[in-house]
Parts: sequence; structure tokens; C-alpha cells
Amino acid sequence: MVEDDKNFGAVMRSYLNIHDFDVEWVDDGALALQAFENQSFDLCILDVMLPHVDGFTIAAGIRKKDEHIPIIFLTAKTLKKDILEGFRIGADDYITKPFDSEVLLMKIKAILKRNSMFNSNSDRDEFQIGKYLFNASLRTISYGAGEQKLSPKESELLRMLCIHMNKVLPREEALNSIWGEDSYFTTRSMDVFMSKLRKYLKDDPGVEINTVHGTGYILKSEL
Amino acid sequence: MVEDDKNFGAVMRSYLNIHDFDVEWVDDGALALQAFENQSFDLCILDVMLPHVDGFTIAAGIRKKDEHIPIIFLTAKTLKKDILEGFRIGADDYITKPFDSEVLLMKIKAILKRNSMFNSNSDRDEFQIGKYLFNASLRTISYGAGEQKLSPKESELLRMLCIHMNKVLPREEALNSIWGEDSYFTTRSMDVFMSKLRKYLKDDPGVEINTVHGTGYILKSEL
DNA sequence: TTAAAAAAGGTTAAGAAAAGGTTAAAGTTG
DNA sequence: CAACTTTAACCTTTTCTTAACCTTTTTTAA
Repeated sequence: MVEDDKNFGAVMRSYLNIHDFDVEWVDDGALALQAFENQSFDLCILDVMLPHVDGFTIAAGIRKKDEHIPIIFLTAKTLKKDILEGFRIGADDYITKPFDSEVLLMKIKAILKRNSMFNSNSDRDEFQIGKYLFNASLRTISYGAGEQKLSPKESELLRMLCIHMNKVLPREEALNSIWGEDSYFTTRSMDVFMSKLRKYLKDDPGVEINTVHGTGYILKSEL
Repeated sequence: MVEDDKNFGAVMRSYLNIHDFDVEWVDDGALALQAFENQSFDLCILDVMLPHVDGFTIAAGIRKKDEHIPIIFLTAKTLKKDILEGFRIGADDYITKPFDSEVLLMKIKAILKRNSMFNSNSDRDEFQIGKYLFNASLRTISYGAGEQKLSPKESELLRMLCIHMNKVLPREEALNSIWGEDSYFTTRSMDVFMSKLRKYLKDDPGVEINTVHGTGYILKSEL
């Protein structure tokens, strides 16, 4: 949420918190775009009249980076010209103050619900690993122009490492999930795969797969 | 569109027609549900106060049959209780009269755009594949002057690849959908068809059908 | 405390099994 | 018969396991 009115912003945040939304609130356009780059959001609520950068410009910047994320304008600007401009940029809704908070809530839910149809299908299967982009359903690791294909087990193992990014992936967990059992041979087989994955990722020194002896592995990635 | 005010309905219809929408207009709830069953729509606009069956009831009936289709209420009922009821039933928006027609138009477009992410391709039958134009119902691939006819299964398989353009089409999905089962022989049969499709598409180097070993196929097309 | 033994893990290569590509012959169906 | 689909045959490629030979880490016991 981008809103420069401190009182209104605080009320909105607590209202949305009560209804189980996590709200990241900034009061400035530059901070908004910065937050958008560094974090991951489900929906944006933008005021239009702001110091420095206006809400339309923020929205355009957001749309450039993510053409799907829902955007709602929430503003005192009631001129038809502004409303149309908001939709032109790619807003999902344009709500004028004063507004009813319950109605806003319903609109947020309606938009998220519609958007979730889109997102749920394409399950999270893309990961950024340092300089690499790993697509688990295409089973590819791309890095600049190059592309490395992965076998099913290689891909599944890397996906599990990504899900546990910077945390330990217990050997057992991977073995049971991918091989379905935890015997001497499957263990050794997994070692072979780990060796292969390390090769695929060796060109970025900021990425490494560390061993936690007797326990498991950690995929470490800077950034 | 369900609207019992003859004058208003006629104006709305011609306004939407001017903006390239086909409008089916009924003035009664029973007719609305009947039309919904017999035809195929992209979006519903419902008045709430209607003779016989009210708009909320119609919306509930529609939602029962299709949980994804966008619904917009367009009504003079401005009570908060009604607005919330509208959203509760599953509306995408609730617009109160009087309203601005241009804003309505933008809202319709915003909602259709979001919904299109979900169901876009799934029942199209014309696709651009690189330089080729593929028509699934005529079962032809044309490329400049030339035209290649496809058999029913060839066409259906290519259509599924097109729907998943640049994404993986799982073997299973194609087998179950086209052959109705997933056995050794249907698998081999599909391999034969894949080989044929590759031949048809071989003249454009920007188009290729890639194998994701053990998983499925991807139709890749530049542009 | 520390050297030796045991366990765990790293890496490479060989080979078997599974999957897929292609072509042609043999069925099917309208 | 002609169009279409399935089956068969013979390949090639991909994938996974296994074995062998290392290195590193942990445990054992003198």
C-alpha cells in the first residue's frame, strides 16, 4: 500500500490486518518501487496524489515489472479523466474516497480470487538461483544465452533444494520424496545427482550446494 | 445483460455494441438463466431489481453453473447491505446507478483482461505458429500459398500443443484427452503423430516441437 | 590425546533399462 | 477404395543405477 496520509494509512493497515492481510505500507513512490523489487506481493493499493512520484507513475513502473499483479487505486481524485487514466495504465479497480471499507475488502477479495485462478495452475516452479533461472516444469537452467537441460530426478532434487533455499534439506526428506526409499543404493545414487547439480551451478561463485555431514544439503545463494 | 428498463437497456446495448461487444439482452430472470444455459458468454451484467426473479438469485444460479464467469451488478440499489450481498455471491464488481459509461467500459475491459489469463486459449481454434497459420476446425496449416491438410488426430494433437504454447504439454494429458487411455500402444501411436507434426512444421526454423523426456512435449515458436 | 578404523560423501565411468524417433506394413473405417 | 490409425521393427537418445576409487569427517580405542 502506498499512502502518504499517516492517519489514513495506519487505519487502513490495521483494518486489513484484522482481516488477515499482511500489509507493507510505504508513503513515497520511490520506496514503493524499491519495495516491489525486493519483496513479493499479491496486490497493490495505490494513492494517486503523493509527494515526488504520483500513483500513476508507480503503477506504470509496477506494470513494467509484473503485468499480472492486481492494482487498485484508492484516491480522492474523482475526475473522470483520472479514473480513465487509472484503468488505461492497467488498474483492476479505481476507488474514490470516501469509500466504504467493507466494500473495499470485498473488492480486494473478488480480485484476488479471480487472480488466483491464474496463479494456482502454474504452481510455483520457477526459481532464481544466483544468476541462474531454473524452471522446474521445463526442466531447464538458463544463464544468459545458455540453457542446460535437466533429467527428471535432477530437476526434482534441485526443486527441493530451492524450496529449502538457504536452509537444510535433510537427505531423508529428498530420498523419501524422490526415490521413495532410503537404502544404501538410493543414497549413493543421490550423491551422484548432487555431484551433477554442483557442476551445473559451478559458473556462479555466489551459488553453492553445501554438505551438512550426516544430515543433508543446503543450496546457498547470495542475493 | 439482464435489464428490465427498456430505454436504459437499449442505450446500454448500443453503447456496448459501438465498443465492439456483442450483447445478448434479456429483461427477465427466467429468460436470463435459460439464455445462459443455451449460449456461451464472456461476462454478465445484471440489474438487481427485476420482475419475478431478482438479480442476486440469477447470479447465484449462474455461479452454480460456472464459477469463473465474470459478473457485474449494475443497479440503483446503493445500500451497503446489497453491495456486500452482491460480492458475497461472487460478483467481480458492483456498480451503482447513476454511473459513467466510460468507467463501466474500462471496468469491463479490466475484468475481461484478468479473466482472459485464465481461460484464454482453451477453446480457440486458430493459432499462429511461427509463419504457419493453423486452423483446428478446418484442420489446415497454411504457409504463404501452400496448405497442408491434417487428419483429426493430427489436428487435435497440434491444437493441444498450441494451447500450451511454449509450455509443457504432458504426454498423459494428450493421451487421456485424445486417445482416452494411456497404454503402451497409444503412447507409441502418439509418437508416430508427433513425428508427422514435426514434418509439417519443419520449414520454419523458428518453430520446433521439443521433447521433455519422460514428461511431455513443448511447441516452441519465436514471436 | 591421537592414530587408526569406520562411516559418509565426491566423482567418474560403464552399462542396462526406459523412452522416444522414424519408417513402413497392416488393420480400420466410412 | 481412400483416408486414417495402429502395430511392428529397428534405431538413437536419455536416464538411472551400480561399481570403483577417491577424500573428508566422525568415531573408536589404545
